[in-house]
Amino acid sequence: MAQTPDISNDLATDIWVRLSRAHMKVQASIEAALKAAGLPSLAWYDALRELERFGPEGGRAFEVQARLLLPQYGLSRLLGKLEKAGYLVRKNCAEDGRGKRLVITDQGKRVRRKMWRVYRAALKRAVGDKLPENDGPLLLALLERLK
Amino acid sequence: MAQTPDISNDLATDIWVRLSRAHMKVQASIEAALKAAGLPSLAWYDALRELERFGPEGGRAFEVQARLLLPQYGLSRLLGKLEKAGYLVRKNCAEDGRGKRLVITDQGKRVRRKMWRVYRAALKRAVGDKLPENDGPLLLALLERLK
DNA sequence: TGCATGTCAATGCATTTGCATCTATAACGG
DNA sequence: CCGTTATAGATGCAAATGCATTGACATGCA
Repeated sequence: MAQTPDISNDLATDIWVRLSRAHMKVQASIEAALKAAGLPSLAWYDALRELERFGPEGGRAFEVQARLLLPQYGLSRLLGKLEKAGYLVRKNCAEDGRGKRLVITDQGKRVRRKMWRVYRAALKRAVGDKLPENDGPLLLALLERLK
Repeated sequence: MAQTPDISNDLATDIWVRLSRAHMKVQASIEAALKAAGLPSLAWYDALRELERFGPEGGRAFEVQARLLLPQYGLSRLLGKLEKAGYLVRKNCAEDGRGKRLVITDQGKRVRRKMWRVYRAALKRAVGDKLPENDGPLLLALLERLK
C-alpha cells in the first residue's frame, strides 16, 4: 500500500528543510527589527560594513562583491542607492580609469553603527538566546562543513 | 588602538553568517541542478508536493499557504503559473463560494517526480556527503532549536 | 432578515531583480 | 603601435515581488 513512495524524507532533506526555516526565521527577525527602528535593510548593513573596512582611501566594487555574494549588477545598484542616501561617495579611480573608488561617509559610518546595535540585539534574541550552553561552537562547526 | 570597536564578532553573529552561507550554498546547488535538467524551480516543487498531498479531492490555497511560508499573493500567482503550465486545475469550490479547490494533474505529478530525483541527488551532494557519520541528527537537532 | 465585519483569493501598481548587453578602459600579443 | 581580448562597472528591459486594495462570499450579531 505504498509507504510514501516518492516523497521520501531522508536525513539530508530534513536538514535542508530545517536549515531553510532557521535561516528564514533569523533573517525575518533581523529585518523586522531594523525596519521597526526605521533603519535600512541588512543588505545595506553588509555593504556599509565592507566599505568601512576599507578605511579612508576607500576600495573597489569588485573587492566588495567578492565578500558579499551579490551579483555584480546587484551591488552596482545597491551602491547607487547608498550614494544617493549620502552614505557613500564614488570617486573616479586614479589607477584604473574603468573603476571607481568607494569611500564611506561619516553619515554612512553613523548609520552603520546604529544598525549594528539593533542587528546585534535581534541576533541575540534569534540565535544566542536559543542555544543553551556551549552548543554554539558545535553548531558553528557543523554549519562550516556545509560550506 | 581600538580592537574592532564596533564590528564585534560574537558567536551569534558567526553562526548567523555561516547559516546564511550554508543556506545559500545548498539552495544554489539545488536550483542549479534543477535548471540544468530543464526543470522548474524549487518553489514549484514545494507547491506541487503540497498539492499532491491533498489527493484527488484537492485542497484549498490557504492550507498550502500555511505549510509553504509564501505570502498570500505569492502563492496565488504561483498557482496561476502552475495552472497555466497544466500542472494544476483550480475548480470552483462547492462548500465555499469564495475559494477554489486545487487539484494536481497527472502531468503535475509526473514533473514533481522527475524533479524529486534531481532534487534528491543535489541534496545528497550538498548536504549528505558533507556530513560524516552521525553528525546529521546532531545538526538537525541544533537547527531545530532556532525555530 | 439585514448590516457590519471577517476571510479567500486575485490584481493594479510601484519597486526590485535577473539577464543580457553596453561603454570605457586595461592588458596582451604580434 | 595597433588590433584583439579581458575586465570594471552601469543600464535597458522583461520578469518577479511587495504592498495595498478589491471583489466575492461567509459569518456573527442585533
